[in-house]
Amino acid sequence: MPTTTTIVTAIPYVNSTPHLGTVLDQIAGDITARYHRMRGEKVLFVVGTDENGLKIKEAAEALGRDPHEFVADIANRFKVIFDGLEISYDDFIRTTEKRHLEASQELFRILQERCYVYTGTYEGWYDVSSETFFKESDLIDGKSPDGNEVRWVSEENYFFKLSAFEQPLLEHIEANPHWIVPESRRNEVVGFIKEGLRDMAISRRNPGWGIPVPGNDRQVIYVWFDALINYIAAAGWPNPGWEEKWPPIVQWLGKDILPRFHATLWPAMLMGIGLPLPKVLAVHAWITVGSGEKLSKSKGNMVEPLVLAEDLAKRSGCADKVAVDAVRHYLTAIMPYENDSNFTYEEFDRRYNADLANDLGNALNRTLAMAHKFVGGQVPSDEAEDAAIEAISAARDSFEAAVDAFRMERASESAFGLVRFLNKYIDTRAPWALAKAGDPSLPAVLKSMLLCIRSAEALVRPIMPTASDVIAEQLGLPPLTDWSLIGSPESLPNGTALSQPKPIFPRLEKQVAPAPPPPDPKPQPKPMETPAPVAEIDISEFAKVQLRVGRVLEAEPLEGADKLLKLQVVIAGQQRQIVAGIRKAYSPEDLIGRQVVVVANLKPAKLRGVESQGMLLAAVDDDGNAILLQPDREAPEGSIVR
RNA sequence: CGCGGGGUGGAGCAGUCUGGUAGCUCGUCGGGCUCAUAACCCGGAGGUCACAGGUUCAAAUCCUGUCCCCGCACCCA
Repeated sequence: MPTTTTIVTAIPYVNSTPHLGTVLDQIAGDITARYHRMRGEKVLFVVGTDENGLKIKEAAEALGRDPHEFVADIANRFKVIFDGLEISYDDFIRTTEKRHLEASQELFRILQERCYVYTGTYEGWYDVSSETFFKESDLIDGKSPDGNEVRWVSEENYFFKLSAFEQPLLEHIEANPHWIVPESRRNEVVGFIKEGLRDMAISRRNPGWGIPVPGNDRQVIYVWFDALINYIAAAGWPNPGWEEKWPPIVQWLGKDILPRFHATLWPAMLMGIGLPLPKVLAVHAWITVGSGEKLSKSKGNMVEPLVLAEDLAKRSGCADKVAVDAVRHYLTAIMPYENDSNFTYEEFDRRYNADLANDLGNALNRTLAMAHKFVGGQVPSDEAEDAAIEAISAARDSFEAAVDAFRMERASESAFGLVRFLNKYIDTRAPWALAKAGDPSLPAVLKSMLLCIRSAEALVRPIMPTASDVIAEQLGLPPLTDWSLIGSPESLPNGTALSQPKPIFPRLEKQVAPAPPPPDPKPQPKPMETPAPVAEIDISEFAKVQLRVGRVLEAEPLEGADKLLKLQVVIAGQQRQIVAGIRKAYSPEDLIGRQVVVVANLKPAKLRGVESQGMLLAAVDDDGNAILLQPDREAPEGSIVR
């Protein structure tokens, strides 16, 4: 039984660009961590970066940089963002660290020992000039279909016996209904597993980067396999003491990496080495932009959390760190649970004004102002009224229940529910009227108000650490960091001298900037995602590719494939059937009569059972949509392209 | 019939498992208050809870079917 409350988060791949959606794990994890610390628990909250993988090495080399320095730089970029967002991680693990390498190799070794890892062989006829494997049946007269010499090659890989864990995984899910939340994700995983888990190749040829397979330097551990191991490496496994920190109470992750990795491969690996599984996989959906679009560089709709905060600080005049809290609050409040949540600048501003300026900030402000006006700027010694005490404990209880269920948006709602209660309470009890009437309950009412705001300070603390501190400061008190004191008289000592109120969240005035356009609406250059360098070819190789202009005669969707269109294309009087994966971007009507560029001497292939005798040239955008190449003006049918 | 999720007042969401006055935030209209950051509080208008059947005394909620959206998988020569 661990003595430490461990919280882990999915580690981002360094070859990606951090944006609003990619920090959800860290925000959610951070709230969880801060909450548990306030409960007096010893917390280990881990974030990190995933740095192995061939692409990283290629990207580094393309920039002429040493891969180690390269990843260190990028890891640092993530660190800067996490720090900027006040993510209170206790450990930042990088998969290029020694402790991670050792844990990975040890895990691999144990799985091997227990026969969960075995070697398999990829074999085939290898055409060196095209670097392609061919099956025996593909060969023509002992040569490749293109007429090149081939030779028999076999490459050994390591396989993980994932198939052996189908039943254990299903049983675990069955026995632990809340292992995966939300429930819809759990169902998805069950369906995924029931379709059958196949053994998985977990090594690759060593490119000089990555974690070598123990005892075989020619292979490295497949990046996905090793990345998952960071979680136990951070807990110190396999070194003594890891039992104190494992398993985590929660593992935060996004919905895309759940079925294939975190809910199958990863727990299977743990089962394989006999370690307990994380208590809960808390899965969030995505933040989208506009009409449900994913955040993407090419669309110019990137929203970077720190930039958003800076911009808010500039427009509203709040402190920089308070603006960071506003971003944290926003993301928490809209934390996508079952469905994706949409980000808009309008909504962001609206929430800032409504929740933070009007409700929370103003509640503090009016409470302090009245305390100064009616009870001499000190905490009265009267007892708080029952209504307030009940509201506080109800808010606290529902906050706890929400965090325990990993429903961060509900936790936020609970905290702000108390703030709304306070505003109502003030209007209902109308201290100004009591003062005028000389009503003796006035100090008790003020005391109730102060206790509410003090409690709200503590409730929002996991979400907005900086703003909470400022609230405490204005109350003339040290931060309330002990959860058990929320609502207690102890949390608000009688006679405390209150400071002067000062708006923490200056209101955004309407129409100042209804929605700041994205800081840089132009597609940004991609500094990090350098395309993998491609081996140079000489012109004779290029000459092998015969490109010709053709015209689309007919086009129809291909049954049973949502990306494919079946086309009839005429090239110099000759009709070809071509299957193209452009259905997302083009409808059949768009294509008929259109000129296209075709790879004319491509070996025919079967797609979805339909023969394709060639290939259309098209550019591909970030979402994988095709943009067809077309002659600048009408070209003679069958023209050669070069 | 690959798997799964969703369709609730103008916007964004909750409620559905455990049937029984349709709730919250925002917007809008009206009122109140004057402690406060033109903030706060109250009230009104606005919903056949995608559609069609069924079960039931009673259905947003359970069952069946249909339509539409979205993920994942397949596919992308």
